[in-house]
Amino acid sequence: MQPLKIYNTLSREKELFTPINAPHVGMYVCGPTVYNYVHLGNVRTFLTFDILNRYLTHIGYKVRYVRNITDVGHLVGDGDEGEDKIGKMAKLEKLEPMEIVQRYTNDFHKVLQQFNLLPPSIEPSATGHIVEQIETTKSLINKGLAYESQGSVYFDIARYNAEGGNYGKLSGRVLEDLLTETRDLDGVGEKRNPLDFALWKKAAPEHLMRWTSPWGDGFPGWHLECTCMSTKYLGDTFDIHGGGMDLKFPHHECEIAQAKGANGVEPVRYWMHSNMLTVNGQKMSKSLGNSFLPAELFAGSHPLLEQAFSPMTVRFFMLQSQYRSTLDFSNDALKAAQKGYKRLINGLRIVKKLEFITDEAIEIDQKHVLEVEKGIQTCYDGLNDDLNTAVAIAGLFNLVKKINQLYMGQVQPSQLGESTFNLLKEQFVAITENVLGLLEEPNENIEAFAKGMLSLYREYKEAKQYDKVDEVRGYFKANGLVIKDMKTKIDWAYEE
RNA sequence: GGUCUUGUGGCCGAGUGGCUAGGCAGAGCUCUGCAAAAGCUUCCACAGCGGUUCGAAUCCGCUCGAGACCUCCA
Repeated sequence: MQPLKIYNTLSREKELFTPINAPHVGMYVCGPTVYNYVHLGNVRTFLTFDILNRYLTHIGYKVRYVRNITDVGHLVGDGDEGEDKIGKMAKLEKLEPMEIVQRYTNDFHKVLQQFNLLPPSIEPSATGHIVEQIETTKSLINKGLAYESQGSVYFDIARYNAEGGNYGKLSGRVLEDLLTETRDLDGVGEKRNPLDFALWKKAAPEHLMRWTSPWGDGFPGWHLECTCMSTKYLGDTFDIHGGGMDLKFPHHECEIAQAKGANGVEPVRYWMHSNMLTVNGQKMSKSLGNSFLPAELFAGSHPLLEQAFSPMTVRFFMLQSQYRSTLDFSNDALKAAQKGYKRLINGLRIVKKLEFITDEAIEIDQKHVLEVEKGIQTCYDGLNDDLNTAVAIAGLFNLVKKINQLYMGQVQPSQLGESTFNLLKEQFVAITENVLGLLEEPNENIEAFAKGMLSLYREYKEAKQYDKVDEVRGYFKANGLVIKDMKTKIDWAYEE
């Protein structure tokens, strides 16, 4: 098993990852609130944990990956008094709340599929776990950690901390500071303490999404669903909990408090937070109005873009940085990424076609063997170091160099030896496709087109009909391809 | 205001106290009918000022800049 180190927000250190029940790994990631289209910033977070899921699987773990759909309870605006986001959209569009949920869940799935993210093992929804949320709320009331107030139930933070809880430890907040800095919000009157958060909210008469509970008709609070669903499917304590940096406080802090209050144990071993995608140095977010929709990107229709970019280009672009760093999104950066991606994929196409040829007259050259081994090791070192995909990609590019040398005949397969040669093929493909999820983008009939055109090209060349030769080159270029004219053969590649 | 993160070459973006990141762009060479592709070589760095050290882009302090969270956000 590879020695994977993970940066744990809880300890603020990189820690060696050791699962509770190897080879099983339990991982929970906060999914989207499906009241609107996902934007690229959202995608980055899910991509981060897609890589983690893929890598854990690649190195031999059996992962149960739970990622929820929030379809109730997430409120608009300040504190606990805003409107439900789903309910608000439903009213605006004159639809059933569940129609809103379905529409944006579908969009979410479609987008993630376009970016080649693997689906989670379980994708539970908040509305599907109302019973569990009511039960947990009851349990917290019985333990004295929650109280009912005018039909709503709140978590009692002061009590939780008095009993040894440590609200604020994940995000590094001090309770006293939070108390003095918290703005006065409407509805504070219902709470004993402005920081207390809702487990269950009373539904006003006009509220669309409502369920019967011991406290009257209402709906669950936002934080509670994650606790109930992670506990149900992964146990009281599980290995990894992930999400975007902006969920650290208060969402994840509240999750810890509820879970510890209800189950008596620390819920999570490793907390992981991915950083924000920025635009001109500023966080991409819906409220700032600077978010990019995947569809705008694929169509090139956003004002800040000069051209369209494919899903794989964007995936590659995001993986060129480490998930804990902010990543700035720009047309120029994407253009550079597009070329880099094409170079990598050309390497992938070639390496799949390379065949080992035994040549007794050629001896193994340790220099080449070491370069291959080093390139592969760089990939693993990078991934093991808190999923440093940027380093892993650097390793792949070093291997691309070797692959091209083999392809051009500058290095012979026999110089690597059969085992190193096979290692290069296997590992390059596995890391690129399985771990990083970078695929050659489907381009229908391109192989057939290229094959026919290349034989024409060859004929014209032999006949020295250079005007025709140039014409054929033009066809290729028009299709985003280039001809590779080598000493002993002719082939094509994607234009970078 | 509080807490925290961050400042790398023309651009994006890794990184460790001494050993090549990588990609894009630029220059040269090889190959070529000319190109392209590919390979090889090469230019351009660690915000500023101090300190620790034999040695710091990497540790510490200060200054300046940027950002995140503190209220919904991945």
